[in-house]
Formats: sequence, structure tokens, C-alpha cells
Amino acid sequence: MTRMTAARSPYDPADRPRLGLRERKKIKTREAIRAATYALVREQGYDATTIEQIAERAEVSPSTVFRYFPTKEDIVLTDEYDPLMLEELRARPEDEPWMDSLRHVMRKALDLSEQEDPEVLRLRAQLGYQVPAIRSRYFESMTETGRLLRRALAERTGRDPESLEVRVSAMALIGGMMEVSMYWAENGFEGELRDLMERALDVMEHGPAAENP
Amino acid sequence: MTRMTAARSPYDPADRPRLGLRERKKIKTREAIRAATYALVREQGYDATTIEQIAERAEVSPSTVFRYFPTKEDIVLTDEYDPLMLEELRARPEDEPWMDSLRHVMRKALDLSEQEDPEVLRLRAQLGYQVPAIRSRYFESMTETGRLLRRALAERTGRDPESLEVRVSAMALIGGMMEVSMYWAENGFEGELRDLMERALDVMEHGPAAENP
DNA sequence: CATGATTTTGAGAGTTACTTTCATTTCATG
DNA sequence: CATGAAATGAAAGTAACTCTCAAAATCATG
Repeated sequence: MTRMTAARSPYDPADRPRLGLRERKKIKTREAIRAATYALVREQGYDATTIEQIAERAEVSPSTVFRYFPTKEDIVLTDEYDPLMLEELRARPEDEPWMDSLRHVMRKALDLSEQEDPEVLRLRAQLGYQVPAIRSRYFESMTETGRLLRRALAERTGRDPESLEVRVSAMALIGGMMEVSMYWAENGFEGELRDLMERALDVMEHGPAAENP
Repeated sequence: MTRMTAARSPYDPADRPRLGLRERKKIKTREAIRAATYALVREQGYDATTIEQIAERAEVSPSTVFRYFPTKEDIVLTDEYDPLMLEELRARPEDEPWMDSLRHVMRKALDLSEQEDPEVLRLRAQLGYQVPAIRSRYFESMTETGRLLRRALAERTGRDPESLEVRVSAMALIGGMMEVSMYWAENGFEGELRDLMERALDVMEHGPAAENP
């Protein structure tokens, strides 16, 4: 069926093989659960896939599934790109306009994710579009990203990260980005996500009512 | 305990007493369920409140509760301001700048809601802030509002409501507005929500990186 | 007002995500 | 290999939702 790529995460265990057997096993289990979930969801759809089936295919008990992921949605969505993003944002030159920095970082993040596992990027977007529960969880995780965004934005512009202005700016960006993903899925993944994101950032840079070509 | 205001909804039944007994009873049941839920949630918190308790206090069966509201979160959140908002937006003069129209309409909506039932406005914001499930549903409902927003924005600016640009603009606004509500609840409802909203719209009008006082 | 059609309700059983508890197994370490 | 710590599985429990069906309330008629 589908090629079972290992989906090397940003903190790939293979980079530091000096991990105890226990740790390595945990990582394997985690990925087994995720792989089983992706496969089943592709075969039967999200709602039709039960935790029991996932557990069975991943060869663990249902209890273990919940030990690794708090909710079913998390199995599909969890990743850890956020810290990387913050780091990248901070690494951009101080005097670069904020929105340019953001453009660079987003492009980089999307490129990376696309190259690591293009299927997963699409599957997530599609599930986010189709399944309300996933969309919700998706939004929650983007809200966390929003917290990073406001920290970075505050640092860059010398404002208080907890001020209404900064918080609203960050979440407006998040809202816009979320919509890009929905749009992409809704239109059958037509075009490069990277380009759509770029257009979205252009729009948001100048406010919603500005003239766009 | 708390005064059990009837919370006259925008389409108040009392305005048209010419409804069959059946219809009137349905509206009563609906409001009984909501009132019971609000009361219980205030007493015990959201999670501790079960559908069974709600049903008992509203003097209906649990099945009936689910017949009136698809999910527990909906009992707290459902309202029907959206169509009104669209109407108001359309009623604004054609040549008024879009963001000014939005400011007017939002102010009006918030004033209305505050005057109809200030408690509910606060309770919702607070639950949205504290309870992830509610926040999710809150966001979903704002997404629907976003669809209206993009229609109105498209009409006003002569663009395609399904274009990426319009959709992103609308959802960015929604994201920003959502954050206003969170901010308000998080800071103990300090200040007028109306004023916070105004400030948020100012921010979003000019883009996230613009200088604000 | 009686009667039959239609709508609404409640009772009950079933599904599934998630929780909690506890005994058993698996690994790490001296 | 022995001992302690961590990970697992089995099992029972909770609560949100779904489905089905029969009883009850309302409505539209003659």
C-alpha cells in the first residue's frame, strides 16, 4: 500500500543513537501508533476508525494509545515545529521588517514539512477541512503557535507581548494562516501551499480592505 | 440566586404571539434547557455538569436535550446574531470604508448583546477562555460568522468571496476578534468589550506590524 | 367534540472516547 | 542475578452522544 516513511521529526532519534532501549522503544511505539492511525484513516476515514483498531494494528493495548496521546485528534495532529519556528524567527536580522521575517520562516517551515512527508501535510489539511473535531484541535494547536508569534513579534517591535495589540496581531495572523490551509484542502491541493501562504501574508500585511490585484 | 432573565433573543417569540401551541412550547423548552445549563454551570462548573442534570433541572428527558442541541457546548453558545449582522453590514452606506462599517456593526452587536444579557456575554467569554471544548465550538461558530464576513466584504469591495484574499481577510478578522474575547476574560472583564474590540479593529486595519501608540 | 394523522417526547439499549486503578512485565543498574 | 523503577495491559467505570420504538401531546378535519 502506502510507503511507510519514517517521517523523521525535527528531533530525530537517529541523530543521537545514544538513547536507552526504553527511550528508543517509546519512540517506536509512538510512531507505530501514528502510522497505524494514518493508514486506518486513509482506508476507512477518521470517524470510522476506533481507538481499538488503532491499538490492534499498532500492536499495543488501547490503554497505551491513550498514554501516548491524550485524544484521538492528537494522534493525527501532534508535531513539534513550534520551538524551531521561534528559533528561526529570532535568527532573522533585527532590522528586517517583521512580515518579511515571517514570510521567510513560514516558507522554510512549509518546505521542510513538504520534503519530510508531503502526504502528512495534505492529510492533516484535508482532515482539518472535513472533520470538525480535528479542525478544532488544529486551531488549538495554532493558538499555541500564536503565543510564540506574539513573543517574537513583541521582541521585534519592542512591545509588550501581553498587550491587546500584539495578541490580536498574532491571532489575526493565525486565523489567516488557518484559512490558507482550509482553502488549500477545499480546492483539492491545487497550487503550492507555500505560494498561497505568501499571498495570505501579503493580504494581512496591509489590512483586509487594501486593494489587491 | 441569579435572576433568571428571559434573555430575549433577536427573534423574540413574544413579538409574534401568533404561533401554534407546539411552536411556543418548543421555544420554552429550548430556553428552559439553556437556563438550566447556565445555572448549573455557574454552580458547579462546565465539566462537572452532566446532560442528565441539565435534563432533570429543565424537566425534560436527556433524549430531548439532544434533540434540541447537538452537543453540550452548543447549549452554552448557540445564538443567531449572524443574519442580523449581515443585514446591518449591508445597510451601511456603500461608500463607507469597510473597516468603519465593521466597527459600527460590531459596536452595535456588542451593545445589543450587553443590554440584553450582560451575564451571558461574560459567561461565554469565560468558558471560552477556560474550557477547551467550548473554545473550539466558539471558534467554529466564529468561522461561520467569517463566511458572512467574506460575503459582505466581497460585496463591498467587488471581489470574489471565494478568493483566497477575501477569505484570508475575513478569517484574520475573526481570529483577532476571538482573541479580544479571550483577552477580556483573561483580564477579568476589565474595561468595556466594545472598546477593546475597537482597538483590535484599529490594529487589524493597518496590519500587525504597524506602529500603534 | 371526536377521530385520525402528525409531531414530539421518553425510555432504553448501544457505541465510543477517555479515565482510573492495579497487577504484571520489561528494562536499568549495582 | 537481584532489586527498584518505569512501561504495559486488563478491566471496570463515566459521560457524551446515537438509534429505535412506543406512548403521549397537538393539530386538522368532519
